[in-house]
Amino acid sequence: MGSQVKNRPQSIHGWVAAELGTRIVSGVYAPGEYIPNETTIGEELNVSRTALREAFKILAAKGLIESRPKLGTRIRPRKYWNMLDAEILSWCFESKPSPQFFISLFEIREIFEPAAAELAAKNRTEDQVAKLSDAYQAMENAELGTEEVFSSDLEFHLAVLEATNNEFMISLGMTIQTAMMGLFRLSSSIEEEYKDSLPDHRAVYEAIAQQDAAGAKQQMFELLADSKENLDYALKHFVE
Amino acid sequence: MGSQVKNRPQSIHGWVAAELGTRIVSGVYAPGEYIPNETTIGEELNVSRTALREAFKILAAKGLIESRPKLGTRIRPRKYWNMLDAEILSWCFESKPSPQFFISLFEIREIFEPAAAELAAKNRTEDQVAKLSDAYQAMENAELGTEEVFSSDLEFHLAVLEATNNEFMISLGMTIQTAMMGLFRLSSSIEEEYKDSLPDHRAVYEAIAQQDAAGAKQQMFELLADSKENLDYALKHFVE
DNA sequence: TAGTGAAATTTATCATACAATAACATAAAG
DNA sequence: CTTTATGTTATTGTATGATAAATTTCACTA
Repeated sequence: MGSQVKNRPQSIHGWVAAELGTRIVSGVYAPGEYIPNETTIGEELNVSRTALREAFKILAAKGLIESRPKLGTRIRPRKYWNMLDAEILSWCFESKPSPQFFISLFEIREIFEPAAAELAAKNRTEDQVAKLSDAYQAMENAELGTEEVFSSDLEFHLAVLEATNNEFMISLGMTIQTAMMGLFRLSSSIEEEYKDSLPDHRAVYEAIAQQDAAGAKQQMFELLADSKENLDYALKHFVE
Repeated sequence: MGSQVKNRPQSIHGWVAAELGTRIVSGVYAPGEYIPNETTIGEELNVSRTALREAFKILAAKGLIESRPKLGTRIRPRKYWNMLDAEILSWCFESKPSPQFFISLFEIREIFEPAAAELAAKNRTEDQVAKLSDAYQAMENAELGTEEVFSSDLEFHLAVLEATNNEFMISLGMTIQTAMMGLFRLSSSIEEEYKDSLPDHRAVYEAIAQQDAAGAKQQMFELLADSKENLDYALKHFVE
């Protein structure tokens, strides 16, 4: 009896963190609410207190929970959640996110990506321009229908990020990119759009190479505009 | 004998996480390098394996380290570090950050704060306008030389964030704000600037209230420009 | 040379005991 | 009656020791 669960990934504490993390972001446990005490919930999940506490530390590190002796462990207010964390994002995707979730994600992306391109145009080194060129070439050569389509696209955007030489930009961009990629992989309209987006990518690359900050920003903005139908797709297929 | 250390905060695992986190961001352990195995470093720090492992989970959750059986625990490449995490930032501040660190932080701020104001002008509700108004009033009434100067300023910027109704913006903005505040508290030039910045704050508030997105963005940009000498201060006093 | 398998090292998990904390109730003192 | 002190108790925090699991390494074999 008790809790039956699907796939236990690598480690148990990892699985517990994912299980509880998903419960939290999906609202099973609401902010302010207290999680049952460690021994109780440990029995419910059939894990030792040790493993459970290691999971708690993970969740606490991401701002989701807060533990105090005598009081217990409770869910922190949403505004303290580290939403731009890869794991939290993946837990959100598993939880039938609200439309607002996707809208917000696209809003951030529309702010962030052009800004990254602008910064890259200002800060990039010659080496980084070369890498960017390689990444663009890989996109041109990618065979439709293969995984290459996604990986080369991802590679290009990561090359832009690195060219910003701003570690915060890089950190932020990595999580946003991978989140978006996870979404795009499920979208069907990708194949056709891919060819069409090549000129846009080239324009971004060239603007960065020429240190044309305003141009890079603008070109990236246009690139994003074209892929915006993915938002519609997400809204249709992911929200309940 | 052994390791002598200053202040052990609340919990031991919390202290260990801070201690090792600081070592990592300051480069004592370099990316790719392996940390001594759990029993060894546990003895060095005089903590049980239990507490040490809980600290490891915290660091792993923030992307700093990665553990594997037989191999051990090693520092992950910098690009996987969750740099926009409040704790990681505080560990960075304690470690004589490079000039590039501060420059990057200010770059990020200059991108996201105006974007947040713009978004707030678009998405804000009437309730949020009221809160923003209150926050501005508190700034006007704040007595110079008191903690109120900082707290009301912080309150205002947080109110802008909340008005974006974008949970990613809120999460991102909170960490940036608190990091900057920690810096400004140490700057001497704050007092004079404070009065001067009131009109700018008011302009931001009014633009948001009037749903003037472009205006809000522009006004916030100007507000930041005025406080930019704090960067000079940081560069002078924090870098070695 | 390739493949197979045993060994060794390290993390992962569990069980148990005890310490520390802080909320709450209770009682004592003013 | 209010305040202060004290003890009780529920919960997390820490320590220890034992065992399991993972996986790299390396020797051995075909």
